[in-house]
Amino acid sequence: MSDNDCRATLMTIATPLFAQKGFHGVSVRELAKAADMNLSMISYYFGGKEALYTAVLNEQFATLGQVAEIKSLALDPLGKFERYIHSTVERYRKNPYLLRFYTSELTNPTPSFELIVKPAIGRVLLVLHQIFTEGVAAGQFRRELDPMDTILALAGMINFYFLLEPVTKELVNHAPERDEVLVKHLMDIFTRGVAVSIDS
Amino acid sequence: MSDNDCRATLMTIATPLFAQKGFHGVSVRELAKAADMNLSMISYYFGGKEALYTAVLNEQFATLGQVAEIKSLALDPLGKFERYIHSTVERYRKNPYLLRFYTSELTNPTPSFELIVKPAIGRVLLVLHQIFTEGVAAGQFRRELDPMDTILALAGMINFYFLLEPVTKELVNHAPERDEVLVKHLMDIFTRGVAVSIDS
DNA sequence: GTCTATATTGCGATAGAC
DNA sequence: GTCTATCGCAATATAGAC
Repeated sequence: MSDNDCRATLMTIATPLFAQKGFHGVSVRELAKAADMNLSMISYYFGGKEALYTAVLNEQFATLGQVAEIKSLALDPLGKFERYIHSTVERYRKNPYLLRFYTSELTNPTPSFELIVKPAIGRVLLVLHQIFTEGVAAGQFRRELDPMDTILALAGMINFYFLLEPVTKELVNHAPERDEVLVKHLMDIFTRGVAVSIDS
Repeated sequence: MSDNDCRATLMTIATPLFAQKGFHGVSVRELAKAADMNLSMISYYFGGKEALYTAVLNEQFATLGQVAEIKSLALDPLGKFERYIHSTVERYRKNPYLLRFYTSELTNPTPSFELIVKPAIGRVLLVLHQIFTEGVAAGQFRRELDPMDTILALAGMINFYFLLEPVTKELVNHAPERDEVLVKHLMDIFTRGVAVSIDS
């Protein structure tokens, strides 16, 4: 197996294990066994368990970079927010373990939190904040709204929906076929919530 | 020290440690040292590390029981939702570690998830669902809204706000003095988002 | 590059003295 | 009830053979 195959295999195998059990919940023995490799390969290819975890986390959070591209799309602010929600759903579908790393690092931070997670989330919030400011300037959103409270509310709606999946599995249909409907519902609530009223 | 003092001390000391580092991130030696006790006291009083964790988790999630009381208050549905948001903020203030156990169990579940966490959250969602249904029947909320999507959006706004605190510490004022304003902002967005329009 | 074997440290739990 | 001492095992990491 080539260098790169081994590294990639280890990361692919490690991703769901770290995501589901947390950094301290997985041992190098378990990782090596799952990847069908000798446990010394983790040190050989990455330098240790923590370095493997950092590599996985970096890969996961790199996908958040797409959010910045929304800023420069040819859409009005509401359209950009819809794109944010839509792309967030899509990202969680393509990347079923991202949210677990996200919340795990927020709740039980490792040294990677300050280096990787916090800056990545910060950049997303910055983009959302800029979109909101744009919408206020365009007279689309109510001026009296607090920008940060508002964009955190938007981000909370969609992220919490996925975070609660282990609890709501039997209560709501989490099939990807319903994603478009979900996006529509959340945008419906958010749009009416923040838009300037017709009679003002 | 009496039986009950020892048990209570251990739980008080264990709560922030388990919350910040996760179950696997804390050792019985660390717990005993922090509580200034011999490590064998954990087994003596609780039967082991896992039983101590379960006791802490039980205590934490018992506070969610208050939500059920909202259902029978003499308030209209919107007033009950405001009470839910308000009491959630208050609960996180009084209980700074609850949200960490909440998300930690959702992300990296222990055996306690099915026994304690999932039922407790399920009961909260049930109450919110009932309040929403009540509001639809009263003609206060739009019929076309999906009840589950809507209440998850509401819960997401407030819970995600606190979950992101480690990232937004420098961006938003997290002082309790601003809590009332935050509740007002979120209710403002939610109310306009779900209420039946004036002209219909 | 991949293996075995092992060094070292830490873990949770408990037996038994007091 | 509280202590010390220790058991048995698992952890990460690495030295060295091939």
